[in-house]
Amino acid sequence: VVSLKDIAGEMGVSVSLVSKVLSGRLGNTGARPDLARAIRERARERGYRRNNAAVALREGRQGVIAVFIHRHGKPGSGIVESVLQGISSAATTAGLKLLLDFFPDAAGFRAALRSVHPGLVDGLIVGGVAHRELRGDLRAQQRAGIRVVTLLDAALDPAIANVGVDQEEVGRLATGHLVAQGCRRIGHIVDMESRFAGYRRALRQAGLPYRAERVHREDRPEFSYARGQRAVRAFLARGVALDGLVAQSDEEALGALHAFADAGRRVPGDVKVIGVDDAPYCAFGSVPLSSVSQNCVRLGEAAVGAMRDQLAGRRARSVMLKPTLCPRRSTSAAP
Amino acid sequence: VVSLKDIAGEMGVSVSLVSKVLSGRLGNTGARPDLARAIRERARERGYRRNNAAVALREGRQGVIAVFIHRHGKPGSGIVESVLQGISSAATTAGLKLLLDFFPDAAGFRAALRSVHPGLVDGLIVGGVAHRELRGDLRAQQRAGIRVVTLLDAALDPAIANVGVDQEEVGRLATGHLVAQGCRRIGHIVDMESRFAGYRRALRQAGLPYRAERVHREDRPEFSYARGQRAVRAFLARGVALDGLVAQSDEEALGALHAFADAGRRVPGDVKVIGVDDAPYCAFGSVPLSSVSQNCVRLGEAAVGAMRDQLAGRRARSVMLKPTLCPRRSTSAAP
DNA sequence: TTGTACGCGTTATCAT
DNA sequence: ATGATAACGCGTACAA
Repeated sequence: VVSLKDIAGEMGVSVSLVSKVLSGRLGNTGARPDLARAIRERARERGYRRNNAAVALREGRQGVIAVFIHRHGKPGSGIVESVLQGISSAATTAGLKLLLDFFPDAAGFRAALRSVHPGLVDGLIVGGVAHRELRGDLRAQQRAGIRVVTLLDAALDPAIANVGVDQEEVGRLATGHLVAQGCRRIGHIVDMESRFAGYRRALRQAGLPYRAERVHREDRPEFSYARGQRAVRAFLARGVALDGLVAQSDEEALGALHAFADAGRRVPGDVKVIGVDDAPYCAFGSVPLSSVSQNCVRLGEAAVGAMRDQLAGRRARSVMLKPTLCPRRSTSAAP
Repeated sequence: VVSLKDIAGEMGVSVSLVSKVLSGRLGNTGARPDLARAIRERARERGYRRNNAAVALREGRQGVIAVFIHRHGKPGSGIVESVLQGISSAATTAGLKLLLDFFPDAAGFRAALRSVHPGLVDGLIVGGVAHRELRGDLRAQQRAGIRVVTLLDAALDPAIANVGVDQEEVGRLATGHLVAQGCRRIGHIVDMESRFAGYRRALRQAGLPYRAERVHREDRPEFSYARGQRAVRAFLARGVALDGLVAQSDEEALGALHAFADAGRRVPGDVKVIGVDDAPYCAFGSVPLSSVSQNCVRLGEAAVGAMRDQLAGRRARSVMLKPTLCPRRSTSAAP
């Protein structure tokens, strides 16, 4: 491991000169161009890399960000993996190390939080928490000097930068796609109010009537396979005729699709189904599933971007990304 | 952020005394018990945490391990996510930070490797590389003082500690399960020779004959949905009668299952199908899929364990974990 | 039992 | 244009 001192010693110049040249910060003065070039050359051939620990010590930062991710009930959707891919690549580019933690609930989050303090990490990215009660904990971190970025559907706190996906647009996009494919009696499973609003807006824009009977709603969001099944069975039992259905996850959409199939309804011939997340397994079914992608890799990158803004002393602005349509056979117009 | 100096100043003692007491290493000397207690007390109430950068600088280590994961063709299986969960929790426990990178191929790996050197990271965990050609690069890292652990099915190099899953046992377990469920004409898709060996061993142990016609083999491993479909269509076209099939991934198993269904074969009534990985979506299908889990969370933990051994100067031993059976309806004996 | 001195690698400041 | 010095926080060898 070669240091500034090594280079300086070998070339018979001072450490500070080498530091100035290699760090690019020459202050108010300069350095003889040929000498500077020689120093850079020497550093390169000796494989010099600045020691991160020393820089961190001097700067008073750590070059580390904690990434706490709520591992919620939608495993296999690839969401976590994609977000992480975005975060890690952006972090590496920025020279930031990661302190990763997956937490299952508010208690787990608080436990993980105990290992987060200045001098250990510079910032904290929290993903997937719905818990409003954690707001206070996050503000406490901010007060302690930790930069905080949340990765949620909706900002938790105006003082905390958030990156998220426009969920109303998710609902609108999915519903609008079904309309475009010829659907006129479109059902909706409610797991998220913002997406529900997008559903109604899409109907309005298409001049289609809103019918409460076409909406399935339960006590609390679940996004599960079973929920999709239950929703469709309930529609069928009540005699509600649908030619399209907007589910709230791919898992839920598959449950719905299979429930339709069990009842003899053909997808996409009789009814078209669309999910959300664009999970890898969308392509694996007997009927490939259309979906709305939340572009999670870009989401992760945006989170690190917001973090870097704060670390550089800039004001971090919240970001709202747009979802993308991924049409497949389950919503194909030609059956 | 409170430092040793702060504590020492407030209590009117020297920094080194506080350091000795708090680090627990008193050297060949001691400290007055009551004073030591008072120091510890004060540190606790002032919320003292040792500065990692300073320690890293002094010790010459970084407390950082790079984790390079080959993001191969089985997305959504949850493998990467699970391994990462194991790695991150174990790393956090050990006070290690992560430098995460997902690489797509050998070139991407080499590119990522350029950011790995002593003074930046202490060790490197490489997961999912099949590439033999990377062996030289890894040995070069070792020579540079980086501890290396691979996370592969088979050790790449005797000098490099490896943690992996017993793949022959995967094949044996899956096949043995089908035998136990009453199958007598069991097919196999070859994507991995070691699992194929396990398949033959299970047949031998059950006293069943090996028939080459019941084995589907293509040019190279793929583990894909399409491969599963092709395999089954080929069996059917050649008139090979099967009452069980061992696929090499859950995706492949689903392709096979759907191909059987398309041909009017009922699963599990006419033929039983089992996959590998225990992906989350195994539970989502119209027929829940049996699978063999590779226990990836434990795998990740074991990798960090091997890394810690090396960092502590101990000899790192390779580890081979056993897979676990996850039976579901697709191999149920009662149809 | 306690304190002093030094060095790890880097950079900002000030002196030359 | 270049160099000397100090400081970041910690741990340790050595002195008192």
